[in-house]
Amino acid sequence: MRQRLKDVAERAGVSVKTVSNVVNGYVHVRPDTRARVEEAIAELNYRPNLSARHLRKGRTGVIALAVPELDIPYFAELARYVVTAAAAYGWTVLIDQTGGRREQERVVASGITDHLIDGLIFSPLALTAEDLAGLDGTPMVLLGERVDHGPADRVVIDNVTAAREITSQLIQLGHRRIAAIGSQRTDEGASARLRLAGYRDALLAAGLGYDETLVAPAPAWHRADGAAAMRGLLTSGVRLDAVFCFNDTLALGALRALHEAGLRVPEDVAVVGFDDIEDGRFSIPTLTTVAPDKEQIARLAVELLANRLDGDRAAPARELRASYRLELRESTQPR
Amino acid sequence: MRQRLKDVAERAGVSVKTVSNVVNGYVHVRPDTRARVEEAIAELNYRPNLSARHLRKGRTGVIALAVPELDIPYFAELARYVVTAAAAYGWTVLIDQTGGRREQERVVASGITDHLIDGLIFSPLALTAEDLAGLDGTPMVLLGERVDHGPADRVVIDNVTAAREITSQLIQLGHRRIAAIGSQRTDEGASARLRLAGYRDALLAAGLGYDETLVAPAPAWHRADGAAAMRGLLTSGVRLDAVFCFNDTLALGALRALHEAGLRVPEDVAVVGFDDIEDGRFSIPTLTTVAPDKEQIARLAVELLANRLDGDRAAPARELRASYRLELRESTQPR
DNA sequence: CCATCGTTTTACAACGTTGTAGGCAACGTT
DNA sequence: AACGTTGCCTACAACGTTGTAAAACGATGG
Repeated sequence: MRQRLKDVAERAGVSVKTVSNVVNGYVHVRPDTRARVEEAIAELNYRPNLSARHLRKGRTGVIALAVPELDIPYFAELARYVVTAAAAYGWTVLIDQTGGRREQERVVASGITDHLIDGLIFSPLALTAEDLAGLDGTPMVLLGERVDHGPADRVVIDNVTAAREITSQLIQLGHRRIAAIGSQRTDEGASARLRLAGYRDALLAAGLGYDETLVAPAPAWHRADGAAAMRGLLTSGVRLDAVFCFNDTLALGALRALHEAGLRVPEDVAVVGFDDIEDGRFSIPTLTTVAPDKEQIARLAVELLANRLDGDRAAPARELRASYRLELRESTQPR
Repeated sequence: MRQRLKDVAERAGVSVKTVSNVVNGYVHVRPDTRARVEEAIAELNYRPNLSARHLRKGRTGVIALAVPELDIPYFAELARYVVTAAAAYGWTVLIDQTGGRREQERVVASGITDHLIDGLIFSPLALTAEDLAGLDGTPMVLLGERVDHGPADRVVIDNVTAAREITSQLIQLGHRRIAAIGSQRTDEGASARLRLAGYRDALLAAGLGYDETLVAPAPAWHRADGAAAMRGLLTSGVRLDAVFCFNDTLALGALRALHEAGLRVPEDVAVVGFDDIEDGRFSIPTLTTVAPDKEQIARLAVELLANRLDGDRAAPARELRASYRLELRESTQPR
C-alpha cells in the first residue's frame, strides 16, 4: 500500500504538516525531529503524491514538449536536449507527438495542456497564430518560426540567412545550377518558405537568376520524400550540379536517389542539408549541412518557460535567436 | 481564469455533482438538464482538472514509456507506435529518457512512477530483476529480454533464433569469415548476449567454428561505436568477408568505416544489422536486417498494461512474443 | 388521496497535500 | 518580572473532483 504523509507522521510522532515541512525543506525544524521524520520516510519508502501536491500548489513539475514526429531524428535529438535542460529545473518532460496534424496540435495546445502540465514547448507545423490566440491557460514557448508573430515566447534560428549562406557556399564552390528540395504550400511549413527565400536571395545576389523548374516540393520531409523529389528532378531532365535540401532527411533520400541514378556525390552533384542530424555525419558521403545549436535551442526554450512560470505571465512575448554554423563535409567537396 | 465544475454548475443552475455526472456520462440525467449543462460547459470552455480527478479516482490516464535514448532511431520509432497504441485507450504517453544509467532507470521505475502515472512501459538496459522486485506500486511492462525472468509482464522477440537465422543467411550466401560487432560485458546488454549466442549457434551448426578474434565489443550501440569497432577489426588484420552488427546504427557506422577503408559492400564484405530502422532503407547500400514488428510490440505492451490495470494486479506475469522477419537488401547481395 | 417505486438531483465527505494562522516554549531585553 | 522575539510545531481549511447516501420529484396503482 502506498504511504501518505499521515502514515509517516504517525510513525514519527509528529503532525502531518511537520512531515510536509521536512519533505519541502522548510528550515525551522529541530534537527532531531527532522532526523526522526526522515527515518520514518525512509522506512516507509514514502513518495509524495504529485496529483495532490499539484491540486494544492497549482504546479505539477511536468512540462510537455510537443513535436510533429519523434522518428524525425532532428526532433528526437532536440527532445533529448530539452529533457536534459528541464532536468536542471527539476522538471519531468512529457513528450507528445502531434503528427503535424492541425487537429492534434490543437488538442495538445489546449486539452492536454489543461491542468496536467505547467508549461509547453511546442514545435507547431500546421497551427496558426489565431489557433493559439484563444489559449489563455498554460505558458507556452514556440520553437521555429512562422512569418506572423504570435502571442507566445519563441526560440528561432535565422532561417533566411542560414539558407542564404549555405546556398552562397555552393555558389562559391563553383556550382551554377542549384536545385532546391522541400518547398511546400504556403499555408503549411513556414520553415520551407523561409529557407526558400534564403535560397532565392543567394541566387539573385550572385546574378544567377531564380529558376522554378529547379525547385521540387516535398509533402513531408522524410527520406522517401527526398528520394522521390530527387528522382523527379532527374527525370524532368533539368540540368543541375547541386541540390539544397531543406532538411537532412530529405538530403539523405536525395543521396540515395542520386546513387541509384549512377551519379556521384559531390563530383557530379553536390548535396547540402539542414539540421545536422547524426545520420549525416556517417552517411556515404557525409553530409554538408546547416547545424543549428540544438542544445542552445533547448536551453533557451526551457529558460523562457521558467521565466514565464516564475515571473510575469502577462509580460510581452519574447523572441530569442539561437545560433547555427555551417558544417562542410564530403557531399560538397571531394575528399 | 480556469473554470471549475462549480462555475459550470452555477451557470447551469444545478449542483456540482450533476455537472460531474454529465461530464462522466452518467445515464440518469434529464435530457434538458444535460443540454443546459453541456451548453454551460461549452460557453465556459470547461476542462476537468486531471490532478483533482486523479486524486479522487486513483487514475491519471497517463502512462509512461521509458527508453534508454530517444535519438537511437529504434526507440524513436517504437515510441511513435506506443503513442498510437495508447491513444486507442485514451491514454497520454509520457516519454522518459533514462540514458541507460542504472540510477536514472531506478528513479523512473520507482520515483516518477509513483502517483503521476497509471502504468509504465519500460525498456531497461542496466536494471536488474532485483532492482524491479522492490516495486510493488505501478504496473509495468518490460520490453526486450533479459535471461532472468523478472516479476513483470514482458514483450520479447526471440533474439537467439533471429540472430541465428540472419547469420545462417550469411553462411548460405557463401560467407565463411563472419565477424560480429556489438558484444558487451555480461552485466549489461542482455540483447548483446542473446544475439551473440544466436550468432555462435549458427556458426557451430554450420561447422565453421567460433573465432573470438572476429567478435568486436561496442560500449554503446551508436554509429560511432560501429565505425570504431569496424576499424578495429580491419586494422587487426583478421580475415573477414561479412559482419553481423547487433543493431542497425552499429551497422551504419560499420558501413562508413568500410567505405573509408576502400572496401565495397557487399562485394568485399557483406553487412547485416538488426532493428530495421528507417535509415537502413535509404543508406548506401541499403541494409539487410532483422525487422522486429515494432507496431506489434507496442500494441502488445499496451494491451498487457491495460489488462493489468483493469484486471488482477496480482495475476502471474505474462510474457508475449512478437514476430520478426528478415529484410534482405543490398548490403548482402549485389543488385 | 396515499403508498410505492423508479428516476433525477443533491449534500457531504474524502482523496493527499500545503498555506495560513496561531500556540507554546525558550530566550533575550527592558 | 514583564515583555517581545524567535524557533518550532500544530490545527484547520482548501485545492477540484467523484462515490455514497439520501432527499426530492413524478408517475403509477390501489
